[in-house]
Amino acid sequence: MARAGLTAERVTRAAADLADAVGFENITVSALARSFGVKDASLYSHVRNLRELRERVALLAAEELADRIAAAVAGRAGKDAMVAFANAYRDYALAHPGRYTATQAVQPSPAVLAGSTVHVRTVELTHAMLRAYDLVEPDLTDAGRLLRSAFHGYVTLEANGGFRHPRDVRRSWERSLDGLHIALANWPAKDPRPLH
Amino acid sequence: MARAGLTAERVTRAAADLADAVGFENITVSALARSFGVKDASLYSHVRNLRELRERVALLAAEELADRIAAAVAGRAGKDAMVAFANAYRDYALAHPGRYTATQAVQPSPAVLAGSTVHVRTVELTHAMLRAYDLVEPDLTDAGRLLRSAFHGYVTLEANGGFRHPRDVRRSWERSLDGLHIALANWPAKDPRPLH
DNA sequence: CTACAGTTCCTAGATATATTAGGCAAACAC
DNA sequence: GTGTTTGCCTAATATATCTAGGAACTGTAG
Repeated sequence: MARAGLTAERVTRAAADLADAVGFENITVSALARSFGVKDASLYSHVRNLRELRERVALLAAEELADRIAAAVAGRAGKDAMVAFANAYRDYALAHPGRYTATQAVQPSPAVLAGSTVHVRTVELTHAMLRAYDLVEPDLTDAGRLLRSAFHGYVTLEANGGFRHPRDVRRSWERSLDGLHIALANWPAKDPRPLH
Repeated sequence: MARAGLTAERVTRAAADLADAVGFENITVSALARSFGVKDASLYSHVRNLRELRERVALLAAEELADRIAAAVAGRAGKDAMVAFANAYRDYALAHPGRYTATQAVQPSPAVLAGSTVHVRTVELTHAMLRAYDLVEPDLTDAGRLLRSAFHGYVTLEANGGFRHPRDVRRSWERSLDGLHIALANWPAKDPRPLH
């Protein structure tokens, strides 16, 4: 019988596509094997187990997402950069729900973390996006965490049908970005006085 | 043989505890049956299937969370209410990771949605918290979505080890809430002029 | 107290999944 | 062409969900 020509790469990519189609938590070795027309056991020559497969998908997705963001923020600064970052993030998450879920659902093993630069890259991109807001540590980290939280939370809730109000979700998103910009541009001093 | 005294209630509560212990996605009918000392099949007299079990856990958790939030915001207004809401939210999510995940991972069936008031309650609580900021629709919905996103995103990332920088996570949280307050207190007009 | 009715829990079994061990044969190296 | 590597196979085990049908427990009415 002719060989299917599997490699760890192709298996990972197929798993990512499957995740986008049926949801990250529903990818199975069996379904993947079926899609290649091979037996389940055959995949174990290329991938240690399901856990590693998911980790690979997560890493692939994280790279792709970072690439999109890097392309989006290049040559932009201030609110422009922030909005570009945010939209690249959201567009990717909505276009690739399974891949995006992978980036969040899998916490990379220390080995993987050490062997890849994606996470460092992502932090650098975040800081680059924030540069024009003139924040210094620890405000930079705090603001970065707020932004990541807001982006992640928004796309997650949106993708899971968490926004049931008829208000257009895209407009809410734009307004939320306006709100975040306000927060960044007026980032509170360390000893905040009540504002009202 | 003496009966175990199962009910849908007790099974659901046990499933919620199990979820907090091992993670929502790792709850199984088998493990649950073991914890009661009964056979797997016995649980199917009380719960239709795994899907329904998860839905029940999600509903239980949503109620609990709404209760905590309601207690926290009672008698508070403005930033005070917002911070109390946020902290109740985060405390619950961190103390009950499995239950919290359930509230997000399960999108309730229309039947469940109709039979419960939790979701309406949650929206009402959110609007009540925002009352002092003097927002009108659609800004109210937009701001509410931003807050929910930020809260959800933050606790999810925190619980999944997404914040690896040494900066104290709790302080970042407090500063993020300060930032959100700034955004709410200065919610952008419909036709925002650039601020820099 | 007894018989009936409903419910709880059981045994047995079908199906799906992850994963390992060991084998045959295709692809490649020389 | 021979030999080695490697890709995919069969076979088997363990665990999961879920259904069908039976037995035993519990409460209720005579």
